[in-house]
Amino acid sequence: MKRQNSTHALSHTRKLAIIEAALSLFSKKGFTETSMSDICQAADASTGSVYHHFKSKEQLAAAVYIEGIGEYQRGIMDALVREEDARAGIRAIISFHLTWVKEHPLWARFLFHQRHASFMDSTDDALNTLNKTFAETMGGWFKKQVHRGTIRPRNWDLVIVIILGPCQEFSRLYLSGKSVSSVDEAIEFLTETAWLSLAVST
Amino acid sequence: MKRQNSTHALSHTRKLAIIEAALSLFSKKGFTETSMSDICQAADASTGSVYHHFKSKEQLAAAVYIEGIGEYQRGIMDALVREEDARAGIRAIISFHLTWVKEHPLWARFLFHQRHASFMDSTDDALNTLNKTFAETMGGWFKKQVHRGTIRPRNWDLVIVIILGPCQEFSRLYLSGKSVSSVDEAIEFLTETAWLSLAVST
Amino acid sequence: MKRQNSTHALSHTRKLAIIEAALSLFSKKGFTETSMSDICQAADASTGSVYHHFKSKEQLAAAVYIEGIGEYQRGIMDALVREEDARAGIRAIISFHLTWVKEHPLWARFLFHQRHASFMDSTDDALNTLNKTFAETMGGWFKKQVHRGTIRPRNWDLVIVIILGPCQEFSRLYLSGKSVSSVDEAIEFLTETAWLSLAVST
Amino acid sequence: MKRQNSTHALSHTRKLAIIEAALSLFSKKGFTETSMSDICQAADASTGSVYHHFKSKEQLAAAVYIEGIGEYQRGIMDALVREEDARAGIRAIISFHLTWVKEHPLWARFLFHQRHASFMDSTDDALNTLNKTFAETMGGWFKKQVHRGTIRPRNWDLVIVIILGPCQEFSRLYLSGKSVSSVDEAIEFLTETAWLSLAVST
DNA sequence: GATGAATGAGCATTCATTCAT
DNA sequence: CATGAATGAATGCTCATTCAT
Repeated sequence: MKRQNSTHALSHTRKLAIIEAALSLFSKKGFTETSMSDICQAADASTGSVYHHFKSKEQLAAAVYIEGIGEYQRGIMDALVREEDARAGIRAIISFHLTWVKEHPLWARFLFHQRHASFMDSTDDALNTLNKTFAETMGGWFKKQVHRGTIRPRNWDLVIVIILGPCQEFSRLYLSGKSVSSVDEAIEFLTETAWLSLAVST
Repeated sequence: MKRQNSTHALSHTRKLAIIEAALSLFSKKGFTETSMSDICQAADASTGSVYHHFKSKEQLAAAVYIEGIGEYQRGIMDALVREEDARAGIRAIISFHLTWVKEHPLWARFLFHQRHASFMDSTDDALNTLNKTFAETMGGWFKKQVHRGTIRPRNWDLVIVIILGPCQEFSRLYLSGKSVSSVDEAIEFLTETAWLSLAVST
Repeated sequence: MKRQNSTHALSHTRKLAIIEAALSLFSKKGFTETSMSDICQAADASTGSVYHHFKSKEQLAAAVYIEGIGEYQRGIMDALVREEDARAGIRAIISFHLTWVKEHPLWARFLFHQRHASFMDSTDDALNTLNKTFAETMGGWFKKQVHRGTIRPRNWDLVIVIILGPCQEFSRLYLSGKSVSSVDEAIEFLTETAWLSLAVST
Repeated sequence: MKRQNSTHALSHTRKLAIIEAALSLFSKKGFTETSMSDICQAADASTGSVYHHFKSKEQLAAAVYIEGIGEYQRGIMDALVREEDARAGIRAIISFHLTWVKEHPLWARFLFHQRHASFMDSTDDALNTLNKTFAETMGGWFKKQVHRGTIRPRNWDLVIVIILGPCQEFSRLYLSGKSVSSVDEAIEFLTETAWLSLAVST
């Protein structure tokens, strides 16, 4: 039953294995439906080991969440900041979102389906920082475009809704295997729609 | 401790009270996080009583879900069928959705946030029938419009995504108190966007 | 595994059985060292049943404690109030204490050895009421004697210490099987000592 | 995270730090309620370090206990042996006890409140030796006094009870902050009482 | 219909202890 | 001597469900 190999390299592996197991299970069954025991088995770790690395189930979930949301947000920001052109920027967001969902279905299911989960109650400063940076970066880009006269000024909630709403809905269908259109088709169509809606019409 | 009044009228009240308590709790805390004991207390009913009316927690949740989704779907269909005009029909869907969410926040949270809940595993025939009717009615209306040349032919998933995605996203923001635009503003804007996207451009 | 007989009479029995099992185990092993599982087995009850009757282990311990301390205090007060004579009163206290310990060794071990236990943290009003009544009754009797000139006025802590200290210490020895004097001998000797100490010397 | 200084002098410090931390925690929360992890934190030592110095939690507790009880017994014996006079000897015991409790509240709480703790099961020869010496010294002194005709012959348990019972009870009140008399007042009063009780009356 | 005692599997978590480095 | 990752049995407690009354 005992694991012999507990070198430093491997203990890093151990922590990672726990995160991966947790991600997989949370994604598949949800936070509450996943037991720590499930995670232990999936990570081939003992109860004590998991609790050695994460103080609680909630904290583990938060760690997983933050790792995922961080990478997602960084990806979006990187993609967006690179674009000067308004339409290209919007396309970058949509494209990154749908591609990320396609390539990281576990993360996507976890991040977007379990959004309102209780484990976020633990007011995690790390998360707050992430979200603040993200909001500022995104807001800054849009403000710049509005200032340039390429995008019509709007309440920010409507902008989010128009860009991310369809992305989320398509992702949901895609992840549940109910979509019929390809991700590429979706990218083009959703971009076109968002652009029609947001652009300053000429 | 005992409830005296067990006439037929009152037991109907009892069943309703259970459903209402369940809805309120499921909406607030989620299915798994809500215990039957919570529901008993909130409904002022005994364990046995709740199990007398509903075979299991899942079945109770399913009953609540079906009651809600049924009324929602009926509302959408009624609103849609009444409209011959394509744009008016799209507006009717969006308007009904957002208005329903505003007027029935408990239902909305339960129906739309907890969508992927495990209690739907019980392949409920009632639900399947509801969904089938809904899909046919909706599909019929759109097909008719496409046939008339008012709406461009599209994969159905993209149509759903364009119309409902923004609605869902706005609802999420609205229900979590983070929206800044009014429901009426949202209705107008989301309708305009969907119409721009779906209409046969002239 | 299932218990068939769950009449009302028997469920009362069940709760009693739990209390008795808890008392026995707490007395023998102490609060922390006793597990709920131990209690379940000893009471021939299921986990759920125990928790149906008592909200927590602490609450169970508090219930046991209060039942015991209540009867003890009532016994002391009854014995004391009956006596007008000062020496007879002091003898009544000492005699009741040592006799009670002899006749209720489980209770005694639980009440007097585990005194500073954590389960008393739950600021139990019942306990506060008990203690208040007890303190008032005892205090009243002594005040009366002082007023009569039979007992010399003293700080109340010294009075307690002189009367109960030796009782407690003898009980400790007796319960651990290390005493050599009989309870009757102890009663006489401790009474004589306390009387010498407290009486107004003539 | 790592402690650099591991000279012999400092490791002695380390061992002491562990004992002090353990004493403080055992005294405050009790043996079972204190975890090795608590002790590690309080002593600023790693798990391994604590286990390097003490084989187990019980052994650590025993070490702490023996250190304390040893010093207490030595103190009593020193004070007693110095006195030829019977009353002065009894006063010395009581005085030392109460003064020691006042000056070493942590030790006192640990030694006297947690007396019946499980960690004493480990039949510690060191403890047995201590106790034997103590009993012999004390017994010898009293026998000598009885032989001299200053103290009336009594069962030894009653002697202990009369001298230590009130001390213990006063200590309990004192340590819990409920006493009202000063330690000096208590010394005088308890000495007078014990003397009245034990002396050969003239 | 209603009640609530009883069930027992399951869960999150703790904790003393070991051991490779 | 010190470190801290790892272990896994044990614990207090929850909860959906059953059933006699």
